[in-house]
Amino acid sequence: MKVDKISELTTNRLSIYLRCLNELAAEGAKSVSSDGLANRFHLNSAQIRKDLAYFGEFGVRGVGYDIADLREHITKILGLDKEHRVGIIGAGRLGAALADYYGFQRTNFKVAALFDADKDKIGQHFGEIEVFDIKDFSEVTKKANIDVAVIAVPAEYAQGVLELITDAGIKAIMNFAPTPLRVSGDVKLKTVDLTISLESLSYYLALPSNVNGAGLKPNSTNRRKK
Amino acid sequence: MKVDKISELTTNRLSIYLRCLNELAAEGAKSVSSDGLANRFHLNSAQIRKDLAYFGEFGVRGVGYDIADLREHITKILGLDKEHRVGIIGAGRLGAALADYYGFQRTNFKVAALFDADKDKIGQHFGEIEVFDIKDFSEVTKKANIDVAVIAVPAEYAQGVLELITDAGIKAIMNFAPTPLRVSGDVKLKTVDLTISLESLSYYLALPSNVNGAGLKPNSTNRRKK
DNA sequence: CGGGGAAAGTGAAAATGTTCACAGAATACA
DNA sequence: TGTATTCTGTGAACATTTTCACTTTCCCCG
Repeated sequence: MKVDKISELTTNRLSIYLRCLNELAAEGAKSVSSDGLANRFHLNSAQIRKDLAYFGEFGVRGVGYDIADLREHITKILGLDKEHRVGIIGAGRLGAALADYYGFQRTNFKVAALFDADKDKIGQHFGEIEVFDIKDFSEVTKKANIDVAVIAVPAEYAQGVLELITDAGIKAIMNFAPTPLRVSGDVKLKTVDLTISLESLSYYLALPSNVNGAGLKPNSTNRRKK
Repeated sequence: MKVDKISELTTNRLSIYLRCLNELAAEGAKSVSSDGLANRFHLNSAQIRKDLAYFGEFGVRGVGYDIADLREHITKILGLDKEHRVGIIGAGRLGAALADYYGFQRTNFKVAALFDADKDKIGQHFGEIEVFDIKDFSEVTKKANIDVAVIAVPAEYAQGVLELITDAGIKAIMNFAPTPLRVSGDVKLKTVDLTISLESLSYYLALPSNVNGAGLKPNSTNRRKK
C-alpha cells in the first residue's frame, strides 16, 4: 500500500513469485493462495502477502490470488511489459555467452549490440548481433535505443567503461567485473560478482578447521607489526 | 571474537576487504586503518572493524592493520590458501565462458573438468579442459579430486543435475540456472540468478511511472476474480 | 618513562527485515 | 439470509544487521 521506498529484497522476491506463477499457470491453475504458493515453493506466506500488499490489493479474501491477474500486475510493477534494449561492452567469452543468454529474451530484454576495442572483433557478428567499436558507443546507443548496459570487460577497464556508459545517458547497468564501482545519483548499478560467491563457497568448505583453532588462534597472536 | 555463526554478509565483505588490501598492497602501502580503508573504498569503518573482530584481533590500536598480515589472515579465513577443484556441468556457452573465467584462477580455483550429456561435446577440449560424459560424473570427480560443482545447464535440468552432484558427495555448489533449488543439510548452494538482477534493473527503469498512479492504481481495482 | 594522540575493539542504539497472529472481507452453502 | 470457513491485509513482536559512541590499548615523542 505504501510505495514510499520499496526494498530491493522485496522486488527480488517479486521476480521469484512471477516465476512461480508462470509455473502454476503452465500447469493450468487459475488461482492460488499465499499459503499454496509458500508450500509449493518453500516460501513464507506472510512475506508473500506483505510484499504484494506494498503495491496494491491484488488478492481476494477467502479465495486467494487470481494467477493471470497477479502475473499481469507483477509484470507491470517490474516493468517487464516494455522491451528493454541491451548493449554489452566486452565481446570476449563472457560477452558472447551473455549475448546468447536465453534469460534476456525471456525477460523481455533484447540484446541490441556488442562493443569492443579490439579491431579484430569489431564488425564480427554473434548470431544477429554486431560488434561495434566502443568509440561509437554513445552514437550506436542512441540509434539502437539502448537503455541497459552490461559491463563484461576485465576489472581494470571497468571504471573507464562505466564512465563512458553514464556519459551516454544510460541509467541501468549490470556489471560483471569483479570490482566495486561507484555511480552517482540516479544511475542503477547491479554488480554480479562471481568472485564473492566463489569465496563464500570456499569459506564454507574451510569452515570445520576454522571454527575453533587449528592454525588460527583468535587471540594473542601478532601484537607488534613487523 | 565469537565465531558462533558468522553471517554470510560478513564473509562476503571479507572478500571485498581482501580485494581492497590487494590494491593497496600493489601500490606499496604497508599498513592501513579501518578509516583509511573505508574512505578509500566507500565502506563503513565500524563495519570493517566488527567484521574482522569476529575472527580475531588483527589490528593494533592506535596504528591500524598491517596489510600483508591481514591479507594472510583473510586468505586463511576464506580458505583461499588451499586450491579448490571445480567441475562445470553444462558445456554450452555459459559453461565454456566459465571454464575460461580468469576469476577462478585468481581465487585459487582450478577448473578440472566439464561435463555434458551431448555426445558431440563429450571428448572435446576447451583449452586444457576436457568435456566428460555426465554419466561418469561421480567417477571423474573422485579421480580429479573435484570438490566444487558449477551448474550451467538449462533450468529444467538443474534439479536432476543437483541430485547427481550431491550423490557424488560434493558439498559446495554454484548454480547459474534461474530456478530455486533445494538442498539438504550440509551442502552449500549459491545461486547466481541473472534474471532476478535483470528484473531489478527493469523495476528501477519503470519506477517513475510506478511510484504513484500512471496506469497502476493501488486500490479499488479488481474485486471479483474473473 | 610518562602523557598525548590515534585507532582498534565493542556494548548499546537505531534501522531494517521477517514472522506471527488476528481482525475483517469475501465466498460457499445450508 | 445467516453462519461457517477461508484467506487476505496488517499492526505488533521478533530477529538481524548496521551504525554510533565510548573504552581500552598501544605507539610515539619529548
